[in-house]
Amino acid sequence: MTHCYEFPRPAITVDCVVFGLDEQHTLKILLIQRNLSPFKGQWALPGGFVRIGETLEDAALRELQEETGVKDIFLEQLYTFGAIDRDPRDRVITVTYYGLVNLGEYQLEATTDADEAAWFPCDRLPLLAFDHEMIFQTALNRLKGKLRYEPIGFELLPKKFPLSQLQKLYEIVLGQELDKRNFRKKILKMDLLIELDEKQKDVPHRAARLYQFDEKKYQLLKQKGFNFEL
Amino acid sequence: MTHCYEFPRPAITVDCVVFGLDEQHTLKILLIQRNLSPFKGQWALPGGFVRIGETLEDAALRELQEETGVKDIFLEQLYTFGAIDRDPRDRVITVTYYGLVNLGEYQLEATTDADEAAWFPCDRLPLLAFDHEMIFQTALNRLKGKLRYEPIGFELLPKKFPLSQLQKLYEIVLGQELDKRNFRKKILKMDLLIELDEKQKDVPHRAARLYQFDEKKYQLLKQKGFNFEL
DNA sequence: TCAAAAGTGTTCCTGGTACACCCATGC
DNA sequence: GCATGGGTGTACCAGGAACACTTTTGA
Repeated sequence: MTHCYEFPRPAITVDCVVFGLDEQHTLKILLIQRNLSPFKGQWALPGGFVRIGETLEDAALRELQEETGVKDIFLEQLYTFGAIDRDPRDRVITVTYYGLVNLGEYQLEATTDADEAAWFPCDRLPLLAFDHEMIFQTALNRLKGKLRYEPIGFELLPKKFPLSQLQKLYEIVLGQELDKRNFRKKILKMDLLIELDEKQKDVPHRAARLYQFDEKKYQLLKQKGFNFEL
Repeated sequence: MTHCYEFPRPAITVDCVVFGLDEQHTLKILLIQRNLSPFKGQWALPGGFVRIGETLEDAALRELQEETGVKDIFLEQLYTFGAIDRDPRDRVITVTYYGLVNLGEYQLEATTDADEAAWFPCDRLPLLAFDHEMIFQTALNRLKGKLRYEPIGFELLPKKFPLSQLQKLYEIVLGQELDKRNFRKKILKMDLLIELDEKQKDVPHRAARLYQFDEKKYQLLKQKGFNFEL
């Protein structure tokens, strides 16, 4: 069965740049290996065609799960790429999303599609299909920008985390070292972290206190004009 | 002639939220009156279908000129809206842009399409077609956000402007009064304004010195990590 | 000479930055 | 007892915020 229109229509896809923090020391993204032409065998961002009855975000979440098994994650629209020749076959416009996951809680499941999925360190990506390198760069810039003035970093950490891990995350993504005392002072002063009565386990040194981000409190403060900024 | 595809495809449109500053005192946006169903007779954002051989931005610029005569303006991608029922006829995904113009330099030309175009104050918009109210709100929020940390405000002013006009612009968009001395100190300290040997003319009081934004210098500083922030 | 906006400095206080040592724990 | 990271306070400095008067010009 075919679907016909009076004017030619571009195809619409979604693509996802999903960031994860590996052992809290390397920023990685999720890629899949294409088993179809074009760019067969090359690595690419997970994504695919938007179905006629689903929203863009639904499409992104569905493709992500189908191709990588990853689900229930923070996902936000990034940018829409519409260069005419970005796909050699056809005019394809892609609406891109970036996502954040706590890598520790995710094992890559066997994918239902035959594509292989894997995490790659952001500073050593393979050659990517289509214009996915550009999409990745856009996502990385967005992540760096947003991290400063929105509390999205917590999405990359487990629910309970020591402050040092949070600091490490900022250092990795922003690419600069931060002073431990100043970092703690600043983040604690915002009063958005819940101090837990728990400590790290199985560490070969003094165990650090664990904290939890207070999402509800943040939402309240945000409505009152509060601005997270680090 | 028809165009057929194996799977159904959404239609792709672009829509533009173009802001202008009227007499330097009211923030307005550009609307057109629809002369076609649906929402016939209602006001809507200028926009239309993306052609198969043009980029998204080209489509936005073209529709803008066709429907309103406005061209050669600052335009930046805003967000892509893809709710399933946002158009009652068909599945339509719209890639939206926001634009900034110096209203003083623009007269609305007779439009080639029959639609009527007009500027409306942002705080007194008519009922808008489709989900255009939501798109407008998104654009306004983006404008407010960007104005603080990127020098886009100059796009809303003539090339040569007195500092008081720049301040007024910030006050209008951000919705709060600013201290004159502090504002001047801050903006002049950045050293991004060229002090001209010209003054206002035809004003019924002391004429203010005119300034000009130094785009080249800003680009240089930006590369070196400088951040515009007001 | 009056009205209307232009233009200009100082003080105070907050918040950022720089910086070094002791503590708890596991091995 | 040693190695590893956890945890803490202070002094200095820069930049933001508050604030009022004189100047210029046209009507």
